[in-house]
Amino acid sequence: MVTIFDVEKLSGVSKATISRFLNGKTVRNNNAEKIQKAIKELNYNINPLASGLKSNKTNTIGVVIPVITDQFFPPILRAFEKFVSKNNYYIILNNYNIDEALEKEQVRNLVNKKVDGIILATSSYDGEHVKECLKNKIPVVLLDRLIPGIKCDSVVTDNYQSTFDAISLCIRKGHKKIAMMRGVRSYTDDERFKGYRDALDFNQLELRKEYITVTSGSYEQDDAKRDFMRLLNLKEPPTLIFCSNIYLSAGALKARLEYNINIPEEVSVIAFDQLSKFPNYSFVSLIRPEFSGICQPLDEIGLIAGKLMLERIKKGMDNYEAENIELKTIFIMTESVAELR
Amino acid sequence: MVTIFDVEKLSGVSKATISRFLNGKTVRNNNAEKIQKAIKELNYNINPLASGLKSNKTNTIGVVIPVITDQFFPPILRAFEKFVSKNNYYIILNNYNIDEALEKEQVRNLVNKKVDGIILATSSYDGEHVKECLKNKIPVVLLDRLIPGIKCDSVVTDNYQSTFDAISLCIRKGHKKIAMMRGVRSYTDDERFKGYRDALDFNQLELRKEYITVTSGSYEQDDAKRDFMRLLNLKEPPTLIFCSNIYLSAGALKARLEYNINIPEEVSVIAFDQLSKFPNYSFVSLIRPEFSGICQPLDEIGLIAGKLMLERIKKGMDNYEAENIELKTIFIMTESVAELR
DNA sequence: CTGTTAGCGCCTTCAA
DNA sequence: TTGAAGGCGCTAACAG
Repeated sequence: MVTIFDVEKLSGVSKATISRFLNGKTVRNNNAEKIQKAIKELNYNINPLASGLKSNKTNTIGVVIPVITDQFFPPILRAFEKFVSKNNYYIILNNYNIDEALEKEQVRNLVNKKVDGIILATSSYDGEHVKECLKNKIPVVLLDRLIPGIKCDSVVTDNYQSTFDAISLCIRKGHKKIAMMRGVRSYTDDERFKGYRDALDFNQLELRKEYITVTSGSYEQDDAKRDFMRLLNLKEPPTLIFCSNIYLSAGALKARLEYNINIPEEVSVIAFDQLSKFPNYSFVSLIRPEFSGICQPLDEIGLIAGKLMLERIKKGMDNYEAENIELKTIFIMTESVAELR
Repeated sequence: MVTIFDVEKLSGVSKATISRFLNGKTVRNNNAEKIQKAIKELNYNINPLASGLKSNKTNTIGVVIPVITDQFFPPILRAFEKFVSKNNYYIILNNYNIDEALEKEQVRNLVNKKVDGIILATSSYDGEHVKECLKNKIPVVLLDRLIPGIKCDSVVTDNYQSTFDAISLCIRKGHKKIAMMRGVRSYTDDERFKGYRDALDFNQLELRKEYITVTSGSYEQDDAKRDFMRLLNLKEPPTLIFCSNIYLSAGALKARLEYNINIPEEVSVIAFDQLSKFPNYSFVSLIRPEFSGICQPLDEIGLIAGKLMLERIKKGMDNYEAENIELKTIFIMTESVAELR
């Protein structure tokens, strides 16, 4: 292996000066030339292990997410990686497969691994692991989901307002009996529920218990399909169903397929996460009907998370004041919502 | 930061012995106890930077893939990560967005970063970067695509035989006019073409130039849609179209949707990469018709790649003999292929 | 702006 | 089996 010592010998410039040069500090011109020449000749590269040992920096960011095999995180990840790699950072990827204990273990391991920061899409309501990081001066950026009571940098979308607006729009189209299919308990699901509840309330509509389903414990299409059908089979079925996440949308689509439900003739549907806009879901745009729904700006989430992280690393963790960024969504209206007047 | 020196002080055992203990060597029983106690009390963790500096190992594997936002790599990645992380390895993820120059740069950067190995799904026909790694004794496992003339560990599926068999099956169903939609030039596309060509040849069917389209330069649905329609509009159109990859399948589906093509009444379709089996594509199983097609065992690819990599790291790179693993696919027949007799 | 020097935390001889 | 000592490659303080 070729080390800085070899460069020293070949260039005749001292290690210290070489190190300065490598780290972008000013060096006498002819020294810079000598160094560059030697580096090229030897094909020298800085040893990140050695420099990291001194500086306690690894130029590495840990990314901890629930699942990589969905439609949501890959685009975010791509944008994030693109940005940080341009700035000479690497990402260590960890999937915890929606296993809270594993999530915490992975975060702790990354700390031990000396990453310079952690991007976390948590499934936990208990932020002990996050607190630990912050105490150890390791920046964390929460992605997509906040943790109540934890002050930490974050990038999320405006789940509450998006839902409030979407539901309100449907109400203006004449819908009064609006159901919500909720998913596994999570920060995002909670926020969306609040938006739904408050939109009804604001428009003086009653929130009916039987109009709320909770498809929990799994992300199975079939559970969601069943819940969808249960809503339709109520004595007084809803005229519109709001699917709180894409797994529920899939269930609704499956129900439609199996039971030949006409949308929007028999029931209107809107969804959080409108599918056709997912870059890796070019296929999904081929599904009919396309649900009206809320689009999250995935690329932007990834990019902003990257910027926030690198800024935080640069600024350091003293005088920490959490920065919470909330991005806007857009609503796409398709033929899946009937006009009721 | 708590170091091995602190453990030494607290336990009264020397650093050397502690280090041995940490690395699984035998240590006198009561020393082991003292060490363990001190470690727990101090919450000590080995500093991977320092130990790496000595051992030149980082317990890190670089993963270089074309795109993370498709349906193919995420499941592979998940299986890979699951296996290697259980063995205390981390993965550094790199997307090169189908940019060959970037691919090479990423591989080189990972080498400089001192990863212990690299998993590479290449888009290149020129394996200089791979050769460099091997020369530097850094193991590489090629994923999904081989590079002609490069002897390197690999995990691929049997593109040639799978295609040969699938086409043969269709021929047995009475199809004689069989078209192939090819994609961007790649190892996999080449292999699939050979399988197609040889299946025709073996069954004494003529390979017709006008039955082969190449949708290249991009992965656009609309290009593929156009090519699909071009085939249908031939004077003597094919009775069956083989889509060589999923982007082409998407184009075919789009054509069907826009032009109201009846499948298989007007034309039969089969595809490489049958969609419904992609774990992140639960949605896609909702698309009708489902194309008959070839399923690659994605989880297995990831797992085997992980095993191969860790074995190689363990064995070291002396007496290197490349191990090439070829996994079997399965063919799923749906209603998208008509019986012609 | 430069070179000398002393570690960063760990592992690994070596002699005991 | 153990402890003392040196060094992995780099950076940062210091004196010039």
